[in-house]
Order: sequence, then C-alpha cells, then structure tokens
Amino acid sequence: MNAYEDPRITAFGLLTEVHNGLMIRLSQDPAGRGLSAPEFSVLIRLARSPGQKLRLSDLATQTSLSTSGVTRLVDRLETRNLIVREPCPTDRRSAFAVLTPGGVTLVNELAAENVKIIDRWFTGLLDPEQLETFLGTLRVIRDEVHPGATAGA
Amino acid sequence: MNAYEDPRITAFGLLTEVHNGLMIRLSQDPAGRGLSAPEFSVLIRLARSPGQKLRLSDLATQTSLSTSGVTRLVDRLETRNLIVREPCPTDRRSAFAVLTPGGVTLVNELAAENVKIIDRWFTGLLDPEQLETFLGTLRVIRDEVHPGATAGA
DNA sequence: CAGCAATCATTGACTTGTCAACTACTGATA
DNA sequence: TATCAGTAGTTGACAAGTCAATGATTGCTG
Repeated sequence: MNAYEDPRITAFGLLTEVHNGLMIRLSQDPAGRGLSAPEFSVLIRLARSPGQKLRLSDLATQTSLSTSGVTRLVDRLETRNLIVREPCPTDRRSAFAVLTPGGVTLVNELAAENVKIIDRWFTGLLDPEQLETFLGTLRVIRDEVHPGATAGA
Repeated sequence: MNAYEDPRITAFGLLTEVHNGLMIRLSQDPAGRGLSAPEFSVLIRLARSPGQKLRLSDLATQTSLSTSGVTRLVDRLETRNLIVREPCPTDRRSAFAVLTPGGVTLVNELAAENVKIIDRWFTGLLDPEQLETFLGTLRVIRDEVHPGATAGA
C-alpha cells in the first residue's frame, strides 16, 4: 500500500480544494476595489473589535501572518486610508491599527458582497441541519489546531 | 445588522482557520526536506497518474495555479531531480512532467509523514461516521466550486 | 489548403509574503 | 536601581506566486 493513496491524504486534499475554490470566487471582486483575502480579514477583525482597533501583534496571531507580514499589510491599508496606526498609551513598543470611517464603509460593502458569494458557493448548498453539523466538526478541528483564534474571517 | 457580523462570514472564517491551521502543521517538516505544499501536491498528483506523468497545463488546472506558476514550480522540482520534463509526442506545444525514481521515493516518505500529521490534527479527531459526513459535505461543495479536480492532495 | 483564432509553455516585471537581524521598550530580579 | 531576558514592531534580502506579453504549434473553417 502506497502512502500517497491513503484516504486521509485525499481527505485533506478535498478540504484544500474546497478552500481554494471558495477563495478564488471570493477574490474575484467585480467592483474592483482590490482587497486581498488577508487584507479583508484584517479589516473585518478590526470592525468587530471594541473601538475598531487591535494591536499589530494580535492581528498577527489571529491571521496566522508573521509580524513582518502584518507590518507590511498594515502599511498598505494605511496608505489607502482604510486604517491608521495609533500608539499604545500603556506600552510604547506597541501600536494599534484603527479602522478609519472610510475603512468602516468599505468593510461593510465588501462583507455584503462576500456574504452573497459564500451563500452561493458554500452555505446555501447545504440544508440548515447539514450546515450546523459541518460547522460543529470544523470547530472541533479548529479548537485543536488554532485555539488562539477568537473572531473569524 | 452589519454585514460583517453575518454568520456566513464567520462560517467561512472557520473553514479558513481550519485549513490554515492544518497547512501550518503540515509545512513544519521536521526532516527538513523542504517541499512546499504546492510542490508536494504536484508530486503526489504525478505519483497517482498513469506513467507518473501529467501535462503542465493539467497540473495547472488541478492545483489552481497559473500556468506560469506551474512552469516555475516544475523548474524547481526539476533542478532537484525529482521530476523531468518530457516532450509530448502528439502535441509539440505541450510537455509532460514525469516523476523520477528519486521523486517516487521522496513522495512516499513525505506522504507517510503527512498521514500522521493529518491523522493527529484532523481525521483522528473525528469518529468514523462523523468523518464520513464531513467528507460528504465537502464533496458537495467541491463539486460546485471546483469540478475540474479529480485526484486530491 | 491557407488563414486565423485558440492553446501550451515561457519570460519579465511586479506583489506579497517569509526569515533573520535590529532597535526600542518592558518588567522581573539580584 | 541596574541588569537583562523577553516582547513589539520594522527592515533588508529573498522566495514564490500573479498578470500580461510572446513564440510556437494546432486544428477548424471558408
């Protein structure tokens, strides 16, 4: 028996295909506002946080990006005036990323579009019970592989 | 109701966290043979194909990479002697990527390690029935978003 | 069978991420 | 309170992907 035929590999491959397939749909962005998935993920996490702000290092853990990756991503969002950096009053090493009003508007527009896409290609394909079961299983795995993540995007 | 709080967004975020989390575990490669996920994916698809060969454009569709991405990936694998390019006898524009004996060996070793990781962080967390249900749901979505994919990795 | 749109692979220019090294600051400890 | 290990963020050098343009070949169509 060859290891590369193991059904567990196929299972993971299936998960990857589903995720990739959905990512591709989501990144097609007909309105052309051009936000990558990690950029959108950062924006939506900020939108959901108290004060629409989060420390860069928290963004790094939540998004599974390296801290330098976050630095550069935040640079890009800042030059587009979607967020601003704000010094942390209690720790001078640290910095917040804060959503601007323009950022709030954009994240809402994009989220609304993404909901349609997700519904068309994922959640809408399943009946409610099947979806709940599916999400329950995902949570089991998530709690094991990535316990640090709280809010999801 | 803000669109960014829609449960469907959260559902997709959950899927992403699971996939990311697993990808990170799989890429840690203690033996340090240094194959990225797409590289491994290409190798395993070749291993499973008749003659251990596949045309570059088929690799592109199966992996969701661009054709130029495949060109460069195949370049890397070729300099490492894991595959060779072979001209297609029936279409002179086209080229096959063919697994070398060394490639076969490596893909088997890596697959065996990956099975352990997948089992530890994914399939082994679920009882058989729960796993089957989960895979069934994944197939429903996969058939919609990525019907072109046959073998999975 | 000549013409031509479509297909396959490659290349150049660019984007976005990583790792390792660095600066600045924090907070526990001797 | 002086030290110093650890943490936050940034930077340089690089890795690996994208898109648009290109060259070669194919196969339908008038």
